[in-house]
Amino acid sequence: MSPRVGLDQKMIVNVAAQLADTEGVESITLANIAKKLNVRPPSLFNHIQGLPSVKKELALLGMTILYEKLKVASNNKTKDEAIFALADAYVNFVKEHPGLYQFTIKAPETDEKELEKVSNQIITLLSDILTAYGLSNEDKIHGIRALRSILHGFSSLVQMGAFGLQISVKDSFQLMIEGYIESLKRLAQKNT
Amino acid sequence: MSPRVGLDQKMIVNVAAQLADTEGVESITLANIAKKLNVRPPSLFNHIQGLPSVKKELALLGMTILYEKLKVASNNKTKDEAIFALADAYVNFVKEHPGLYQFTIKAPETDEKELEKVSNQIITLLSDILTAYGLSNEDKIHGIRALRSILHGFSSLVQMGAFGLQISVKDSFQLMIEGYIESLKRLAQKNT
DNA sequence: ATTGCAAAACTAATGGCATTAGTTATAATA
DNA sequence: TATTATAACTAATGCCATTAGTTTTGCAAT
Repeated sequence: MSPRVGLDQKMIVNVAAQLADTEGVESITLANIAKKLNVRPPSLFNHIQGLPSVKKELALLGMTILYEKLKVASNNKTKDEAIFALADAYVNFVKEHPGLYQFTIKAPETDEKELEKVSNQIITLLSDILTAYGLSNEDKIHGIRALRSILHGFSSLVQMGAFGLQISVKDSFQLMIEGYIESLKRLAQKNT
Repeated sequence: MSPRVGLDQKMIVNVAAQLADTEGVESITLANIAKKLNVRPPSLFNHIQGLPSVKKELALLGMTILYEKLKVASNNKTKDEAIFALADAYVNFVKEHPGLYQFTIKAPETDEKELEKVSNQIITLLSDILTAYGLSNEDKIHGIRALRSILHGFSSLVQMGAFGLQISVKDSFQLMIEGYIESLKRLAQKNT
């Protein structure tokens, strides 16, 4: 009756992530996770603190994967090329992990050190790329915020099907990023 | 024990909206709504279909208020002035109604005609403003999508406290919108 | 090999939630 | 004043998360 399946937290969180992406955020319940693992819900408590802790772990997992994707995509690239690659990677991540992304961006209720650490790594990645444009430190911050807004906003709207399909969504994205990059350059000009 | 309080759907949805903005999205339960109305949860069912229907009504209410704010803000304005006013109104709406906004932007699970109607009114509002820039029809769509992405992304990130406070968030927004407007103009130039 | 033990998985039980069924009370109207 | 539709209620159901307490298992030490 209890052949010791060999559960652990990583397994639980991974199953939850799969569930989130395939069945939607609402499907993240301990009951559903347990079912997927052929286990009774209370058994999960030997490895996790409760449903809220699973959600926190999902946020961390999502943020970590996102960071890795962004890092790999922009690796060895600079300026425009790096931005385009990173932006593509961001949108693709959200497309591949729509459910996980929702947990990733949800504001944490408590201070989550690890999550904040990975989040800061992403900011640093963006910052390093923008450095090449020769902006002032303050303008670089503005640039980072704008890029984050664009990426998050666009990805979210695509994910929720907010854009019609007559006109190419890919083209919209390309133009938007081009516009962003040009405004970065203009900002750098002003600063000289 | 049942002095006929005079409930109706509007009252229920309004209380839910208040609750969402003050206590957060998680607090939207029939139990909490009933408590706020000094009524037992089953009484609500005389006026609403169930919790999901309340959430749909919240989405509609949010979208409607948002549309009204955007319309009023941009009324009698054109081009840059209209965009700045509308953008400000958007961000302010999210600031004033953080909880309601979450329901407003959540992808509807079923075809919601009314919601789609108001959503389309917002698109039309944006479209009318962008028309003044003399873009091609297709570029105008791209421009609308970019603006929606910027507004939603920025507002969401502000709302979830994703931006540090050392550097002015207002300045970031101003610069971002300026950059957007200039890229609109550049796009129009290319098209001539 | 056998035994002991920590931990994994279980069953049972609790409390909160949404929702349904069926009852009572009220306000409008005939 | 009597009738009736319906608002609000109580009671009951089922699902969920979680806790308590029990059984089982696999490793580890003899």
